[in-house]
Amino acid sequence: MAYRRTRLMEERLASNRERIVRATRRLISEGGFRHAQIAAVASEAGVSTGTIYRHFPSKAELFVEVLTAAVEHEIAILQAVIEAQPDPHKALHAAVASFVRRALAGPNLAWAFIAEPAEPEVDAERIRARKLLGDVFKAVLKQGVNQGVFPRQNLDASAACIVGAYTEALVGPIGPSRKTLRDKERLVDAICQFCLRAVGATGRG
Amino acid sequence: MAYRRTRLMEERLASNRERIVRATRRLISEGGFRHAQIAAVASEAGVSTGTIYRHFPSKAELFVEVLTAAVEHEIAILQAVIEAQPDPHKALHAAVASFVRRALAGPNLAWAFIAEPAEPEVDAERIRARKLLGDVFKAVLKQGVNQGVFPRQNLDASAACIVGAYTEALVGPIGPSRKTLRDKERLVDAICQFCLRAVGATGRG
Amino acid sequence: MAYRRTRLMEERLASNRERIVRATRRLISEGGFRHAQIAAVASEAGVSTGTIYRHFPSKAELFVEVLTAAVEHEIAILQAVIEAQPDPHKALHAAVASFVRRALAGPNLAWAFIAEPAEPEVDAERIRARKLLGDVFKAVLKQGVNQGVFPRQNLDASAACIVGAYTEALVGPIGPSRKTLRDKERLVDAICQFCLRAVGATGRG
Amino acid sequence: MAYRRTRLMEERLASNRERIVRATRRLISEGGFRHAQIAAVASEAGVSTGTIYRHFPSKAELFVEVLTAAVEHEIAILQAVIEAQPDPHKALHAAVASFVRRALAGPNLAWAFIAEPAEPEVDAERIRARKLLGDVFKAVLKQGVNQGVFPRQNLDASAACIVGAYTEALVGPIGPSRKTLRDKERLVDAICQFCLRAVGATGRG
DNA sequence: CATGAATGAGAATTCATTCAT
DNA sequence: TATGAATGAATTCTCATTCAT
Repeated sequence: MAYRRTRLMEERLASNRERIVRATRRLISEGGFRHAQIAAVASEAGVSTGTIYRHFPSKAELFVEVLTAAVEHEIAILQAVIEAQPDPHKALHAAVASFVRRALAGPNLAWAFIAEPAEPEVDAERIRARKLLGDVFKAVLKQGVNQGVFPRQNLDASAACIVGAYTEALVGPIGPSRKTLRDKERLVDAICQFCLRAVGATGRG
Repeated sequence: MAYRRTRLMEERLASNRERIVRATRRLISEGGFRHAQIAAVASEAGVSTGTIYRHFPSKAELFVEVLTAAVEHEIAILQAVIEAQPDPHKALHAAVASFVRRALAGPNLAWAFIAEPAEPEVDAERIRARKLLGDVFKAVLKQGVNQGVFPRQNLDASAACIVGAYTEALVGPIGPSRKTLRDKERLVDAICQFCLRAVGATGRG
Repeated sequence: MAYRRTRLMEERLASNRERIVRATRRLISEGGFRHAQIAAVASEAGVSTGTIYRHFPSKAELFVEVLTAAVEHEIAILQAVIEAQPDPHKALHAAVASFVRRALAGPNLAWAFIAEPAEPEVDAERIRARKLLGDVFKAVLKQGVNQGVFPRQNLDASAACIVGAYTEALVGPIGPSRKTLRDKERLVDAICQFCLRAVGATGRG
Repeated sequence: MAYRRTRLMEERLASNRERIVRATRRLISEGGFRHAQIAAVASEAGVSTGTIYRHFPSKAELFVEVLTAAVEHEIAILQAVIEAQPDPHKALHAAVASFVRRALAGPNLAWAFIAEPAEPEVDAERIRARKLLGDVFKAVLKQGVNQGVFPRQNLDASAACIVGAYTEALVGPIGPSRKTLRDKERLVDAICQFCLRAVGATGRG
């Protein structure tokens, strides 16, 4: 008799570790660290609390892994987007647009990057995450400055400002009220323009 | 001999309500929401926990009042700074520089504006606070655009981006490492330049 | 109308701290460290678990306090008994008899002195307690040796052996089966004789 | 070249049951009952936790078996030592010295005989173990009394006191500080003298 | 109005035991 | 027979809030 995999079986086949990570990501995305209690994660993942501790030594380590994975994912995407562009000007525009668009598309961890941490270990990871994000933009800026596309500037400060600018625009008061696709694209564009002007981009390439 | 009020004297003279608010502000500034437990606030204010509940219905309401007062204070300062300037360009520069400088000077509530809230009520106030801050910049931008000093742009987005940019630069990875006065002034300048370019300021006036 | 104190009120007047200590002592005496969980102590003391943490920073500290108080109490009694005797021989006899008799009289903490500790902090106190008990006997032995009543011997070893000997006799297999007063007195006497012979006491004074 | 069995080889050759018992004994010896969790035992034995439950119905039963085996081993040694001696006086000396020397030599289960048990079933075995140890000494005492070498005395009490005396001397405060071989031999001697005097031994033979 | 001890519902973590493979 | 991931009841500790004095 042929073996048939049910949907439930498929779910079970996703290793519990993965399911725990996903459940945590979902809960943090939707309600913040506060809503990602161990019991809630266990319930959401369909496992027992003990199982979480088989895979992670503590709640803090679980959060760190989730944040690390999320930021690595974001950065990988950003870098792919950047490398696909012919010049720093277009690269910066594409990178910001990509990030903002994805963030507006649905529940995400963007806000968690600016969240007050519950645990010192999580805090350290949050700082690292923002630093890594900033570094991506810093590299683009550096190239642009070297090529004379952007004026000389404090690269660290500009990179941080870019991260802060679009993050705020996403989680701040104007973000949640935007609903239609058209509105969203307008916001994406406005943020991109802001950032490009901010770094001194004057025209094309 | 002239009568001089010490900090301690001020504290004693203040009503309990005021002392509670100040103690809360101090604790949030220094250690975040997490460190401003009711017992800690009571101890810092020199009152009992019961007294706090005589003046505030809940911890959340206390936090909301502290945030509200803090943001009103910041906004009042910003507006005074802005009004003292002859044009939108200088006003924007002065406003950003003022905020950043004050934030770098010592413990402050800046970070709390972007902190993950402990309570939904506090969250609402945080959103409102950021909105109010953004409105201050939006007004300057609007005036600038009307005067032709700044190009047309999405004022809401730009205002939010400005708030996000300098906040990130303050609480993000590059903030804490800045130590010397010289370093600080460089950071202030870099952030101001970033914001001015971002809104399309092209020259003086 | 005259104020009348009820039994319940009297109970309440015993400060909760004291009631917690008593409840802990009772539970440890009857069932060992294992039975003195925070919830059980709270229930036995008639307070909430939170109240325990108002008075003690941790379960370990509570246990340490209980053990410390118990051993200080025992030692005070031992020393009073010893000082009331005219010579080291009688003092040693009286001290051992006193301790053993009291231990046989009812639930006590004697066994806790030899218990495997649950927490390192408690362990440290247990070691200290046994050392203190040993020191009391060592002092008597020393005096006896100086007076020529006892022969020269390793005072530390002898003192430890005495403590071990009567403790084992109390908590070991022969202890619990003894029931009648007569039986108990025989045991007291046997242990005293054992210890006196052990330190080389040859006759009176 | 002769075939030499290494420790590792022995372990591999032993049945899983035996390896579990040995691992448990090792862990209890080194860190006490608290460190002998099922997972730790499984890891130390190189088997899975499930395998432990194939051989033992519960953790308590495993501990009981380990204690039983250990005490039987000790008793067999004691009896061999005793039977090799020509008279009760020498037998008692040799028995105590043997036990104490072995205990001082390295990690052992001696302390476990006086440990607070984790489970009632283990407790029962502990009591039985101490009783068996006491019986060995009781037999020697009885013979000595019958031969007129020792005075009449409460044999049960004396036997228990002997066990307690040397156990305390081993695990009590004076034990761990002893380090050098010379120190250890002095302690062995002091304990033997104590016990011999305690049972009324007056001279040789 | 002020006090501060008491409350008790949570939250994180542990670990003996089970059972599908 | 062996495996080891999963279970979940049990335990310690926290802290916003209440209320008798």
